[in-house]
Amino acid sequence: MAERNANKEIPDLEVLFDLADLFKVFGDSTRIRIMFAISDNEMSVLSIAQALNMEQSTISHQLRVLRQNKLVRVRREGKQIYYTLDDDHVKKIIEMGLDHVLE
Amino acid sequence: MAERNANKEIPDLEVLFDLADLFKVFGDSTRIRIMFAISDNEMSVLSIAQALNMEQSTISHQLRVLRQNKLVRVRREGKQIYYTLDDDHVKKIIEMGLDHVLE
DNA sequence: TTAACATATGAACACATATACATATGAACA
DNA sequence: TGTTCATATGTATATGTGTTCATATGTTAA
Repeated sequence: MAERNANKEIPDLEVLFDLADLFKVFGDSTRIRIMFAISDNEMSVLSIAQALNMEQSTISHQLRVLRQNKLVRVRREGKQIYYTLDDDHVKKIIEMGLDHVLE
Repeated sequence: MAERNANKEIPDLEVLFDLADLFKVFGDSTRIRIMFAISDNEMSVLSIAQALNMEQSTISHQLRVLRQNKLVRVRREGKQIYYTLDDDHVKKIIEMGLDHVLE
């Protein structure tokens, strides 16, 4: 029957909001570019900014978003702070998306 | 060396923009809820609106976004139009996100 | 063709958000 | 301690976007 909803296991509303919020983080090209840049090696804020040819403050703002969503790991070394992707989990999300984009 | 970028296989800028655009679609709670509602069975626009307790036009607008991004399949039957999730690919993206949200 | 119903679309509004500039915080070194 | 360098933060602004109301499109049945 077309109309019936199996209603198997739809997560709570709150979880769905969290889920949307998570994807929102991936839904910005600057953050996506940052994630690719630091996916296989750690980079300082400035070097990320240079690599993307963007303002340092812009990168810093976006890194904060990634930090708040626990998508990056941070390590301080002297004056510099190095960022890298948190875990393979994040990479898998991106890979799944890539698969879809690349048909 | 911390600073060096392996630069292994970062996709073209255009692909990264497409990728961000794809995730942008997942980054809205209304669309996420729609996707869950129609993930295992097809539903008409009105029944989705009723299930989510939202305006018909709101659902219709969001369904268009999902359509444009090829995330749903459409089938007309009489006056009604039934929507369902396009493929398991989409479900996997959502599942990956869920895993991260649920720790 | 006309009426009733389901869906789609256009426009307006409110709200969120990405970026840039200026500046603050904090670490290292002279 | 004071200076320099790297990063973070506050604020303003421009742009994007989700929702609603009103209406159009399109289908079915009389």
